[in-house]
Amino acid sequence: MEAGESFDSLSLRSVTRAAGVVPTAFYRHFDSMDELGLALVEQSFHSLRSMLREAREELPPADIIRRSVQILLEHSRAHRQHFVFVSRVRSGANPVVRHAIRHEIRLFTSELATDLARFPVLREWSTEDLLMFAGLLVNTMIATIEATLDVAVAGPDAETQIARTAEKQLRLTMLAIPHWRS
Amino acid sequence: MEAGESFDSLSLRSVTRAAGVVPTAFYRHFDSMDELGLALVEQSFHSLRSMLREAREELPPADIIRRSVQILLEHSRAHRQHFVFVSRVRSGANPVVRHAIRHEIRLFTSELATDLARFPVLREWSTEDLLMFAGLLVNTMIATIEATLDVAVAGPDAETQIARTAEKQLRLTMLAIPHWRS
DNA sequence: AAACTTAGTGGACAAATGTTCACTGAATCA
DNA sequence: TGATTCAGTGAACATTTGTCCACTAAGTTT
Repeated sequence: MEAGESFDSLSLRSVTRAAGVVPTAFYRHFDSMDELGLALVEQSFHSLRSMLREAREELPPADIIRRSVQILLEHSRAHRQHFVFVSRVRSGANPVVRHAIRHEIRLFTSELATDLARFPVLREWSTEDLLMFAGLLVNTMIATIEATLDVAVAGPDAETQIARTAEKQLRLTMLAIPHWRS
Repeated sequence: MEAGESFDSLSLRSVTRAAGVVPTAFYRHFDSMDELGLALVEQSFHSLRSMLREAREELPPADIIRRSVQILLEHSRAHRQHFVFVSRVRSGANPVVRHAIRHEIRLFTSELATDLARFPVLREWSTEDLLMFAGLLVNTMIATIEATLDVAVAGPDAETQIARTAEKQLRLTMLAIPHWRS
């Protein structure tokens, strides 16, 4: 699932070919391509959760934003194939796998919202507003990752530029917090 | 290109079948599927530009944000098939069509940035910061549209909820403007 | 009226696809 | 030790796919 391939255009036979196995062996492990897709979603978001744990365990340093973007891009590089898969299938044609991913992202957003609720400045925000704000941050993260996936060949200077922009966007979003009224 | 279909999984034969024409007739109009994809991109973004023109011609009323979101969702409903196509192919496997779309979006972002530069509050911002800010707004718009595409069957109440969130996110983003320092 | 372009037809081909069926060998369990 | 599950094989099938070819009919230009 790298160049010129997506889950939509992925054939059962090409999967077994890549696995070095005869086509019919596929059915020993999955009943359908949908099931394979769901398994891949689970695996991809498992590595993503490990990222979140790592990011959360670090005590918030002075510049938590810069560090977060750094971790994000590190993982995007380390688990590139997972992110490519998720990105492709998130807007893909397969409804069951697509909804599974959107569900995971919604879950992620909720967790982020409850994390944010611990900050004193956000104590009095309503749940809806917290979700709205978390969604804004998640949007930026997703856009950032997808940007890096596309320029992965373009070298490291393009990536640092993306990181700079992401940091600014997150910083600017944070700036609005004290002035929000629902 | 609606249910269970994407450009990635679209076959030349299915195109000609839908057009009520014999497979070989395809080559009279396009040399390859890439060319068809590029033509569809052009057509899709043509309708999008008409939206922008409409949005710009309206003198900014009191609540420009609410009106913008309204226009956005109206067009997302009116040209649903275009937006589904763009959404699918933006993260799709076909590199040439994908890059064409990302180029159009980058163009869109630049235009928005120069539009923003006219506002007094943003007069002194650097070009880079303006692009960063425009990118933030565009991210929100894209996420909003993609959210509506997925719940199109879920009825109008879900859509107004999406609209509410989008308005809040845009309003919150705007709030940060006076407090930004680069 | 003649020449030419345009859009489409229909047949043919090799290749690839999803799925079925009966089979095999190894590992695990009784 | 014998029975049973597990993962994989190999052949076969009906479809579907992209692309080549020679042909035709209508419209346009000269």
